[in-house]
Amino acid sequence: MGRAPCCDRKGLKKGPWTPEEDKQLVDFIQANGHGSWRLLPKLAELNRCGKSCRLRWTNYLRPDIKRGPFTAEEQKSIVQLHGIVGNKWSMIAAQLPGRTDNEIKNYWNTHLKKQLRRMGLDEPPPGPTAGCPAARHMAQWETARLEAEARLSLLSSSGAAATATTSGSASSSSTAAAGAAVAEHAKPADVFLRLWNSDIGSSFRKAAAPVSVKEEEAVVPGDDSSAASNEMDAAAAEYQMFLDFAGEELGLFHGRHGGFSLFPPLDVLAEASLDTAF
DNA sequence: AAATATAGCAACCGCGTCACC
DNA sequence: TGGTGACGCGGTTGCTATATT
Repeated sequence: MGRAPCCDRKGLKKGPWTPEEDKQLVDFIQANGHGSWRLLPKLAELNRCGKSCRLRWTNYLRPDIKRGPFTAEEQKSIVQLHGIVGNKWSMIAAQLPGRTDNEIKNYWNTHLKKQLRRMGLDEPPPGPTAGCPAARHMAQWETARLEAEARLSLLSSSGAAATATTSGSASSSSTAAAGAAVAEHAKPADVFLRLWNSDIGSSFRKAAAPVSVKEEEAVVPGDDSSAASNEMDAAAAEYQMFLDFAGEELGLFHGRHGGFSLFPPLDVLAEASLDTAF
């Protein structure tokens, strides 16, 4: 298409934002909303382009942004979600309230990528099958599945206990609340397992598995690379179907504000376990 | 203590998509 | 229905802080 960058206008400031500019932007948005980003700088009397204002607001100034280090649970979610959707940072961010796509992207590139590499879970070394997303994501899917099963088993035991407690006496409203919270959070894990166990999921696993095996045997002289690449294509097609199915049939990854976490936060689990222990 | 290397992160850039005319 | 503009996303850059020599 080809459109001149909005920041080309002479005289518009670039680079780091000053506290004064931040305040100006926050004050304006809190009073008027952002409306059109294109018009905002003029209305707010900021010498910046709209794009820069939007970025500053969404990545840094928004009041609901969660600051501080990523929790272990968040790290796990990022790894698993990345295994599912790849570099779809906005999709991943939608599952992590208070975190921005930019923050997650940076965190992935600076921390998690290295960790996974050390564990041998990141992109395979360059080779004939290195580009196949289906094969690459299998290991991460597998860990996500095992975790979902473990959590469901934990949830079902604590949920049953919570139900028994509440039906036996009306004494523990907090237990009932915890049970409800657990049930609410059980849904995503349940959805994940439904996805994994669905026809599409099993078809994806069958298609991806031979590629994973082939990866082990890669760089064999005289290997039939065209057959391998056909299998890769098939696996990639199955993988795409798998993702489409996740999105459309099971309602995974629906929108920036309508999404859910794949797994319940640890504090919910902890609360449930604590309650059922008494 | 100074120089250099490395890591972390905020911000920018370019492109794709979508809505509106 | 095609063109245009605005928005949002993902990749990349460059600055700053920290670690190492």
